[in-house]
Amino acid sequence: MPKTWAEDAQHRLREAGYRNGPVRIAVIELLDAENCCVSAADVHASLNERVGLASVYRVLESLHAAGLVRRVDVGDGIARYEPLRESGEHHHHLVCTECGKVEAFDDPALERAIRRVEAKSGYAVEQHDVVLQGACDTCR
Amino acid sequence: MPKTWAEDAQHRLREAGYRNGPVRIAVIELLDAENCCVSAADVHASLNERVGLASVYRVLESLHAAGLVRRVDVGDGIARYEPLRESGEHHHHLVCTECGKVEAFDDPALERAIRRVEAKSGYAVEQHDVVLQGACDTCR
DNA sequence: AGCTTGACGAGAATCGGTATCGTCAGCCGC
DNA sequence: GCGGCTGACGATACCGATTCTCGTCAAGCT
Repeated sequence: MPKTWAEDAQHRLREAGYRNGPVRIAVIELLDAENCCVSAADVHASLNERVGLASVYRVLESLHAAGLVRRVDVGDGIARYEPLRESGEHHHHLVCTECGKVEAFDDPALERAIRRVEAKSGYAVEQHDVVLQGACDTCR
Repeated sequence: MPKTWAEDAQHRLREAGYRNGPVRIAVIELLDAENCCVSAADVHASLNERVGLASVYRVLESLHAAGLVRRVDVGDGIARYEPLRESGEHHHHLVCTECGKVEAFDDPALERAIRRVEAKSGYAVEQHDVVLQGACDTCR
């Protein structure tokens, strides 16, 4: 791949009329380095809290509006974001009910089953999420 | 079935050391009459706001702790609850991104696929949720 | 009847997230 | 290069959902 997701994201946001300020670039780099979901608070902490929390939310919101990130909610009331890469592959999440850890998994058969449900639903489905909750192997 | 879910819930909560006060009974009856998910605010409104909102949350929390209800979060920041009936059947949710409507669906093939993923996960999975988001047929 | 303990309601507190506002800097045309 | 427009930024106020605290009350054991 010629371009990283970070470069692509900066480019597409610029085309959408946004300017790339230091906070935006930093957030994008951070997301690109992460493979699974991160919360706004995570980003804020990773940036050493030297940036305004509102700016972090703004950047994540603009990325979401541009379709560059996926918003994931695993049920704990905290929104998390993860980059939507060109490849189109995506994953779902296992949440430990004991320690709160979030892990990723993917499964082609599950995707096919969901695809079929989507087709039958009558909805123009844009996104689907599967969340499994339970005790992880270290917690039980 | 000899017992309704409401009777069973009251019985099991009593066994768990809770007492059945008027609010608890009212909330349980309300949930039993509902087939899909309701939020704490819905319950509060349905009870004519004559009860404390905190009491509604307390009852829902105790029902959840006893494994009598399922907590559903479709990503809008509002927790919803629905009764977990003996039969074991359950459904998942379609959320309209335009009007916020929540519908239920179920699909045996999807359940089987999830069951397989759970078995492979290494987690003691207690609950799984599938949420599809998109525009419903009336909104597009 | 007395005591313990949970249930209840009211309101304060918390927490994630959003909106507002004043300021600053990049980039445009001149 | 100089305004001026516009978006970026940080601080802070705000909002809505949920949880906590506390005083009071009543159920049910003894």
